[in-house]
Amino acid sequence: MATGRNHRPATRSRGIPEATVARLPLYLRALTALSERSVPTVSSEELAGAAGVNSAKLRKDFSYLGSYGTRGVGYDVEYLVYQISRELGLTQDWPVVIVGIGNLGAALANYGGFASRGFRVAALIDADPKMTGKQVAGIGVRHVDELESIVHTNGVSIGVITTPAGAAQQVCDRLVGAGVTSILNFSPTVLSVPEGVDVRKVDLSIELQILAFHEQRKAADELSRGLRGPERPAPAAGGTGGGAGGARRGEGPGPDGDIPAVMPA
Amino acid sequence: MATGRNHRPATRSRGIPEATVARLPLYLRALTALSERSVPTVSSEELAGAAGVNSAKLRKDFSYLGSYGTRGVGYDVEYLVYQISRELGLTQDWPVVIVGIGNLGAALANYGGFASRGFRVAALIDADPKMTGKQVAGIGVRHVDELESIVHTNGVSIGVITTPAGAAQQVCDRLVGAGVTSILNFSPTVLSVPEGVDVRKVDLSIELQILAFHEQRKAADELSRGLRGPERPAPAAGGTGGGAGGARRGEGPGPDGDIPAVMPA
DNA sequence: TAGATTGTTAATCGATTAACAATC
DNA sequence: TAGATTGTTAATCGATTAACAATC
Repeated sequence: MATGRNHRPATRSRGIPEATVARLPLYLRALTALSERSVPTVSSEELAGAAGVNSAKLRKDFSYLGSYGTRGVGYDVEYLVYQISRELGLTQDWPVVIVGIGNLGAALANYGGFASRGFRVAALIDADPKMTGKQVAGIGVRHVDELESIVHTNGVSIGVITTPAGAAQQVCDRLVGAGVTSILNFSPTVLSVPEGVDVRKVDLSIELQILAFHEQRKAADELSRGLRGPERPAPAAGGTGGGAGGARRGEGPGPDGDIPAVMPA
Repeated sequence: MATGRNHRPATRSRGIPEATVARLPLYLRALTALSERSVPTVSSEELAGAAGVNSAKLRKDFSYLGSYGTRGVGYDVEYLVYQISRELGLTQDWPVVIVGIGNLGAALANYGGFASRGFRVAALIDADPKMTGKQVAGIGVRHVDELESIVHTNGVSIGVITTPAGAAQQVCDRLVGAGVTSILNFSPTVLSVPEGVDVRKVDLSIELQILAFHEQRKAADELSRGLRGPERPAPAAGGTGGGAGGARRGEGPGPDGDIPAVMPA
């Protein structure tokens, strides 16, 4: 890093905060939808609503990119699509390889949101010889022996790892050794990579555990408010009753009132 | 929410910061691995290394849970596993439904990391009549018409949405209407839910776009340092040359020096 | 001009981190 | 006792947000 700072770019150089970078794709998606409906301009309020953030945050985020709006009017949709795409590096083509073609690898290979955003699946790679040659999402699966040559030939700098946990670090090392500098890791492993290589991790189990934490606390909150038994809706089907089982709670003393959406009787 | 604060719990009640909650599953995974190797105790330094965080952060995180370590010794692995599991709500059983059984839904259904962490796939649900009755991961797929009764009967409070974008909001509404209060959303949609319902979003395309942003900046950095052409490793395979393609860069003017890993000629 | 909406400021809040006293 | 390591403090940093002047 340019300064003494360590690992993870955080905010360096041009200085777009990480939190902002992580939201740019959200804005881009919302803008693309507007563009498809031929909406010419949009206000920060509208766009923020569509992206699921608040408008002050959106304007602050955009201010890091430049002054692309018009006071009193809003933002030109097409222009913003272009500027954000450019900022994210989506105006160029990114060949990616997916390593590990199980259910998840196949799901990603079939994922439509790729091509439209500049990502091109250059190859699917698997260690199982029985997989090689098979077509997945119209692409032939190749053997992991070819990994290095595939990366070199296609100038791949982004790799997606969807192998079992046991194979992930080894695959990662080979990808990095072959020149890959960004890795999207779906395996439940902490990958170790040299300086200069970015790793992002998607972990289903972790997401579920975070949900469980909040779910548990909701149940505890209900109990401590003395509303009902421990988080179990009406046992029988058919009745609309149990449906409320925690959903749409009348939150505290707010203006929302205490009227349950559905009354048990 | 109990106080005036809006949406997203952030830190409320017992007061474990969100950032800490999000790391607890990481610690738990590392601890589980140690437990399987029958390691009795672990220091914050070791555990932090295994989880990929720094040790000060880990100790701070644990301090929110209580004082579970022993000065001069470290943490008892089994005890910590239990405490974190309990904190996350994993000592109870969480029935989940997965709606949308395409490649991704099937991948999740087959995912092994579920059962071991207290999550049980109560049902797989799909809108396609041709899917109903099929076995996926040993579970019969059921038709979306049954969604409400499945949720009621099994006391499901966590739903996973793996449908196409177009169906996601509708599925979400039905899940919430039936009593689900936590949703893991894999569709590229901003779901709108009533107060009290938690949504977490996993978005492959967004992760890739964030990587592309950093990848692009690496290339720009290289260029501005005048090292070589725009981010393309040596075209031919075989040589060790192109491999470096950006990896392990000599970072800036630091003590690391300006020696490129590989010279173009 | 009047109304609308951006871009920016400044206050606040939450998260990270180094350092070290407490204590095993 | 000496060495090790936790739990906590306090400083710092980054992110969020409301508010509003600038300006279309």
